[in-house]
Order: sequence, then C-alpha cells, then structure tokens
Amino acid sequence: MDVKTLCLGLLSRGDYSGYEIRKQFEEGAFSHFQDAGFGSIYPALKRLTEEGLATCSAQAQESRPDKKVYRITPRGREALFEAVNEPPAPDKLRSDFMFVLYFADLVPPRQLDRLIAGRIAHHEEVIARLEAIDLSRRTSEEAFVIRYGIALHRAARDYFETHRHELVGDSIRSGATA
Amino acid sequence: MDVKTLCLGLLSRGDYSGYEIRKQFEEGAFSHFQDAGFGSIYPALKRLTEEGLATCSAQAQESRPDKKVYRITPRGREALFEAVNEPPAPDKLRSDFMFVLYFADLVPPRQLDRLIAGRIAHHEEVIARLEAIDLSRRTSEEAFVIRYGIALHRAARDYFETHRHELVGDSIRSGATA
DNA sequence: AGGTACATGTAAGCTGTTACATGATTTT
DNA sequence: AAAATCATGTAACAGCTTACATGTACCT
Repeated sequence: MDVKTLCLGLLSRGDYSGYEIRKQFEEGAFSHFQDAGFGSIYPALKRLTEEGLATCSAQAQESRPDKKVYRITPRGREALFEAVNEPPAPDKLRSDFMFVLYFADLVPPRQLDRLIAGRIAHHEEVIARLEAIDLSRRTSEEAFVIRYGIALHRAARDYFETHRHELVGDSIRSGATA
Repeated sequence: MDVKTLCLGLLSRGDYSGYEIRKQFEEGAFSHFQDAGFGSIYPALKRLTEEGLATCSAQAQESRPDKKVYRITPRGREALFEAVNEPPAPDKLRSDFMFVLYFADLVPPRQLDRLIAGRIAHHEEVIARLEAIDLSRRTSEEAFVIRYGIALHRAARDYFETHRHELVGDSIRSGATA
C-alpha cells in the first residue's frame, strides 16, 4: 500500500492538509501499523490531485503559508474501494530492536537493561495514546483496529515485563555492577 | 538495519550460502521481524566480502552452480558488535491488512470473513513454525526472541478469534447471504 | 534566546523489490 | 508432466528517507 492510498484512506474520513495527515500518521489510529513523513505525503497529495482522486483548496492564512486542504472526490472513493478489495500484501515488520536482542550477548548488561526499560516505556506510550482515542466517535471497524493495537502492545509489554530477567537478570547480579 | 548487517548477524552463528540465508529469513528464528529476498541478499554478501567482513569459499557441485559459502571474519564480528551497540532505529511495521480492516465497511462481508480466517491461519502457521524450533540448541537470547514471536502471534490470533464477530458477525447474519 | 508548533515543498540519494536469465534434480 | 527445490546473480525501477529551503508565532 503506497502512501497515496494511505492518504486517500484518511481523506475518506475527512478533509485534511498535508500537515494534519502527517500528524495522524504520527499520533492517530493508524500510527501503530503505518508510517509516512512529509517527504512522501506532500508528493502523494500532489499526485492524488493530478489524478483527480482529490481536490485541493488553498486557504490563505496570515503570516503562514497557505494551508492546502484536500478533499476526496467520488473517483477517489472508487479508487479506495478498489484498493481495499484487493488481497492485501503480507505485513512487513522490520525491528532493529529484536535484532539487537537476538545478539544481546554482545551488549553490556546495563545498556541492555536500559534498552528494555525504554521499550516497555514505549509500549506504555502507544497504549496510552490509543486508549485516549474516543471510540464512541469511531466506526466499529476503526475501533476494532485500535483495540487490536492496544492488545498487541499490551502483549509485548507484558512479555518484556515477565521475561526480561531471562536476558539481563543474571548478568546484572553477577560482577557486572562492579 | 540494512540487509548487510542482517546477513552478518546470521553469519556470526554459522557459515552459510546466500540461498541458506534467505531460507533463514523465510523460515528461521528471524522470520517474524525481518525480511530479505535474493535481490538484496546476494549484493549484500558481495559487499560484505569486498569490505573484508566475510570471506567466501566456492564449493564446486555437480550439475549445479557453485555453492558459495560465506564465513564471518574477525573484522566482521567487530562490525556486528558495533551495530548492535548502536541505539536501534524504531520498528517499522507496514500492515496493508490492518489498513483494509480499518475500511472494512467497504469490503463484502463474505470476503472479509475469508480474509480474517486466512489471517488466523497465518498466525497459526507462524506459531507452529516458531514452536518447532528446538530451543535447547539456542542461546538464551535467541530463545527469548523466538518466544516473543510466539507470544505476539498468539495475542494477534486470540484477538481475531475473540473479536472477529464485531466486524463480520452481524452483516453475515442479516441479508448478506441472500 | 532557544525550542516547538505551524505550514509546504524539492532534490538527491539510498535501499530494496521485481523481473529477468539459467539450469539440474527431486517430488507430486 | 508440472511444480518445487536447489543455486546464483544483474538491471531497471519504484519508493521512501534525509537534508535542504523558508518563515511566523508562541511558550519557556
């Protein structure tokens, strides 16, 4: 799924500027399974407009660049319909963190401990962010996906809390603290 | 983490050919958090050799191309050490499947039901594959990562089994089957 | 005085994917 | 007879990331 389709999806639920779209990728309901930065969002919105899948209206603002608000067109909705009815490509996960853990014997115990603490904190953050979303204002599909995110991040957090001692516990207790 | 470093990691646990490395990405302990195809593995191994991080010995085989077996060098081990002691980049997950679910109202209920059934089956497959790994032959770090994979895929499977009715249950029961 | 949030965009570069090229052996 | 497995590699392409370019307003 390219960034173009991702943007189209967001626009199907409301009118947004590129800046707002990026914020949704960063903080919104999508944030736990998709990502995109300015460098891919702006060109994507441009192409969406060129292809007639969205329209753009520039809103003049004082002492700021024009805010360009995009709106999905009927043809854009068709394109989104077709995209979600295609068999989805397999998930792609790339976790440098897990790679590091796989070779955790090469990492000093202290650093490893900090790393895992940071990971747990990160999961807590994501959980808090997703829990803060008011589900009563969302479609049941959206709520399903958001709750999935919460469930998965909780599972990850719980795993680390329960098993972290298997990685760092012993090394910390023996001489490493000297 | 680029494919070069990923290959270096695998080579730190044994000598392998490009073909075998790909199999490990596909089926091995890594498979649930990293991925790479031939098109990136072969060039990566070539560069590893050029940079003196691995050596390559071609083993002649009858009626097959030479099998090129790579072995990590001491400098390769140093490079791996440095890589895993760098702060890891944040995880990157791209899930077209979750995107589709987010807009599941656009998908016919039957198709949605099949999609979710397939997803559950996929999680079962990954769980079975990871459970088949003999942990007694692995380092505790590797076992930790493998068990993490099992835990996460179980959580995902359980979520779908418990909540799938929220997405498709009602639509299936009402007129859609006509 | 400095950092963050608002606001958009381009260009170069890096990386990875897909398709192509080749060919024998083993399994179904 | 077809499909999968073994086995390596290149070239073109697509896509995303990073850095650059610009500037105001508000908060600390």
